[in-house]
Amino acid sequence: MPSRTPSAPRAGRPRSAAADAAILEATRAALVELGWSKLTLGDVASRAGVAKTTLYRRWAGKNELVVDAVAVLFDELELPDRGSLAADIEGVVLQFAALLDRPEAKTALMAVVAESTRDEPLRERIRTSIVERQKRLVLEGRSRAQARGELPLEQDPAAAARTADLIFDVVAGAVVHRTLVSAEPVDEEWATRFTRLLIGGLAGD
Amino acid sequence: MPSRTPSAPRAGRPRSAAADAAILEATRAALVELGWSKLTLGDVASRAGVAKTTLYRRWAGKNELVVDAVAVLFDELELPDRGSLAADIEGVVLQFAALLDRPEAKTALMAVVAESTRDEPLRERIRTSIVERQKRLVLEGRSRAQARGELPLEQDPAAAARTADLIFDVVAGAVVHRTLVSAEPVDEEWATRFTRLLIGGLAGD
DNA sequence: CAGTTACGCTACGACTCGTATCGAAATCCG
DNA sequence: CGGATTTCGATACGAGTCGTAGCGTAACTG
Repeated sequence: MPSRTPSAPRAGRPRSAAADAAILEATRAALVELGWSKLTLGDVASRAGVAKTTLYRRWAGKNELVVDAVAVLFDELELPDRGSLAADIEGVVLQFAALLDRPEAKTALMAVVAESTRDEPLRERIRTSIVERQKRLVLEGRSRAQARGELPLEQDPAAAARTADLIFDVVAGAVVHRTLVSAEPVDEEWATRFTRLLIGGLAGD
Repeated sequence: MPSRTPSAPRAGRPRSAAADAAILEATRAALVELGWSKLTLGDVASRAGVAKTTLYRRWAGKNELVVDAVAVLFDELELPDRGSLAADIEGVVLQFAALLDRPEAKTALMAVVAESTRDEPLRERIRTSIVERQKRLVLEGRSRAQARGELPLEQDPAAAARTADLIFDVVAGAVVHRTLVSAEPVDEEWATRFTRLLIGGLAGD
């Protein structure tokens, strides 16, 4: 979102919410067609039917714009209760994989992560608007599994948080790596094998 | 490497190998200072003491150049025998993490992966010159563990290959995600926790 | 109404891109 | 040695993008 909080009603002409939506939509479309490196802000502006100046008034640059344009896609993820820990993991893996199949998502996500390695504020923006919000899925899945008796209750809340972070990195990292680096499909068969590995480990089974 | 195979000794002045080395070194240095998006080929050329024309004669563009500049870094990875499967995994995780701590490695790797989502030849170049070469670590670790009796011998070679790919995606993906997305350190404590999860699974322990 | 802010539009200098051209340097072959 | 061949450094070029500035108009507040 643009930086200004809309909670302070100030004088003057308000910013057009429709322009915001059109710009973010145009950004996603341009990402699909052009990819990251060839995406220009001038092109986005003309696609959105908006002056280039308007774009620069609201976003500092390409990075910030793309983060906002893609962040909303990740809010679609859900974790319906499928009755078992394994089924829940498979479900979220397949959902995440479907999201990463969308060209605008995979292109934008990797590009902004790459830029964030040299840009601390950008990394923080990514963390708060994308990554941190999805850890809810891990927490929800674990609490369900504990309620079913599939996982033990953890006493130390700090240790529990570290474990949740670990699992999040393993699940998200594996799916991203499989999709973008290995460039192999995350289908049901892979999800099943991954889930079995995650639950039972190398030694298990 | 530049596309021409040096095995065909042809007439004329040969390409300077020193220029190659200087360009790749300059590329890594520029990546550290400028990051991906602000890296320009003209800047690389002047750092390397080389004409911009020379650069374009050998590489098609920024993507290909950066892949070559970074690929060599990944060949440093080794897998010394630490006596147990768990110790071997911890060792390779920490080595990979140390590699990703180098700014030129993390910046370049993510950037070229992002570009490769819209560029099939580039993805293939990444696969052959970086990814596929490192799967040797997984294969070696598994064969050692099997020799120690820590892992069962697999009969079906196709299934064994799929398992190796899965483990590779899980290990590499988790380390990359932890380092670049979560932006948390991969230290010994995390490596230990990850290894225990990988071997024993969620249910284990 | 006056005051304030966002808007579309145009224009600008600075920079980068990738290519073309040129004469000089380095190597192979006869 | 001398001619052919290829790369080299240097320079210049049109095209495209960047981010900003200026201007008159539109929308909203009090």
